Amino acid sequence: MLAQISYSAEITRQRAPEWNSKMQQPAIAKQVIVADDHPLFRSAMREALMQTLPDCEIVEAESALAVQTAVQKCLDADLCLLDLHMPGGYGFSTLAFLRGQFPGLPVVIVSATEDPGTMQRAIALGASGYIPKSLSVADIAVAIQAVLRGDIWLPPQARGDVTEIDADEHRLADALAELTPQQFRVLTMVADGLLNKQIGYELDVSEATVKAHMTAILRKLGVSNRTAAVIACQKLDALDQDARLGSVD
Amino acid sequence: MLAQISYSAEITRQRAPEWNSKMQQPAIAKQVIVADDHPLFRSAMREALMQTLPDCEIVEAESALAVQTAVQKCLDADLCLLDLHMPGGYGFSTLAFLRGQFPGLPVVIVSATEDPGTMQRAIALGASGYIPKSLSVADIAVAIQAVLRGDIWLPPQARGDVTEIDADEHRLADALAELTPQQFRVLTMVADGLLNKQIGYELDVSEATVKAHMTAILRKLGVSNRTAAVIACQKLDALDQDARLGSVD
DNA sequence: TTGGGTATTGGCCTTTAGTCGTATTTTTAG
DNA sequence: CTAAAAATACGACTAAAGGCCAATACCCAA
Repeated sequence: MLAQISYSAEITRQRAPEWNSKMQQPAIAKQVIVADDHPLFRSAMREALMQTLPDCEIVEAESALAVQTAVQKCLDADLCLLDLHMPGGYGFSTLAFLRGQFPGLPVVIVSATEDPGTMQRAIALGASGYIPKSLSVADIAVAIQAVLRGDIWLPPQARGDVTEIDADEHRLADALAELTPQQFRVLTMVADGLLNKQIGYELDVSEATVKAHMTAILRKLGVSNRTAAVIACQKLDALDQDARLGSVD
Repeated sequence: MLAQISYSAEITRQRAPEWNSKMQQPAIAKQVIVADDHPLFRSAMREALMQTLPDCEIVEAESALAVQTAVQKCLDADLCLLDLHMPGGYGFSTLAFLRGQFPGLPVVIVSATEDPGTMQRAIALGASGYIPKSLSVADIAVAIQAVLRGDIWLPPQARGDVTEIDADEHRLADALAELTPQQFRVLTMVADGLLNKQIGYELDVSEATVKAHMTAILRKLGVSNRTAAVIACQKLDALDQDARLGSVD
């Protein structure tokens, strides 16, 4: 329809294309971003990372907004570990956005959710792996090593039969991938219930600017108002898709 | 704060108080409401009900709106089986509303979700039981019998240590319980992304009336605009509360 | 250097949302 | 049965949201 909205099915499929060629020694990372709102878990993950990647720098982020800041600062980060339950939620939305902005950065979803369907949905949305929080430090190391090598890592119970992703979800994920960083920030704040005026204050821009971003966001997401935009994001992040309920009869 | 908003913690605790005294023969129901958007599952549940309650009338509902209609028509219904994944979602919101409108009607949550935390959350929000869809017909019968007897029934794996519910959630549930039927209808449609004008058309009232309902809804929910209201409902219905993540260290 | 995309802002306009006061009907309590 | 209370309904008014156009500034790549 519009020139600026080109739904590319491939964009969520590419797996750090330039990455393997750049890496001389596989499984050695210089910089890893750990995004989780839980301080205890961040330190636990730091421990796990230290064991398998002794010389890497670890950048911590505790919110969706902090992730964006971190990723934009660390343009040569090797990996991003992204919690699915950030304050304000929207783990999958953040994943889709990161995939669009930094196709070369592998993102691994970290979550307490053990549902195989959720894990496969993460992969379908472009994640390079899924680490359940119940995993041992040793297993986490294995997973991270695999992802740094360019593989896609999933817990054993989620391997095999791939769940197909809903067409609407895929369209929304592609739309999120095409948002600019500032637009995604605005969307995050809209999803937190802020008014345009408040968003402008937080971002230190005028309300007119926020409105301009909103217009672009609504266009890209294919909705007509902010409430519909929030509902769309909510659907993408609803962890329990009943797509696998066909076996009920 | 406002007189019309009286947060009563007890309201979600009462379990069909007049029920046991009214019932001469326990475990005999005349009318049961089955709310599920999945036709196949409705018939499956009908089968299960027929076996244990041969003479009962079964009223089916396939959406959150249909549940309200059904429950208001069948004022002497004995039980409501409520799916957590209705179109437009909001299973827990519907539960909270039903608890407020019909404290005497036992509501049993039915869902494909097997997570014990979700089951206990359902109970905390006033459900009289939780039936996973994986249950056998015989076990479903047992569960329904128990609930009709006035008990609270949970699958074995969810019994025991009760998860405490978040204070914010509890406040929201109480607020939903105080919505009038029409107000809840409006809220459901807002959560589906409809405009006031569209809601008015659907409900056959003027837009001004819808706005008046919105004002009341926002007041009761303690938010200032529709987007925030949707976000609040979304939080209540987010099935994976990370309340149980304290065991991560 | 030049063109394209992003970010920013202002102004003007229309639509949508939300508040307030009030009237009507229905329900509930006495 | 009647009075009080709640639910429903509506119009007028103010605020917020969103569209459209135009302009400036910045960065990056061809």
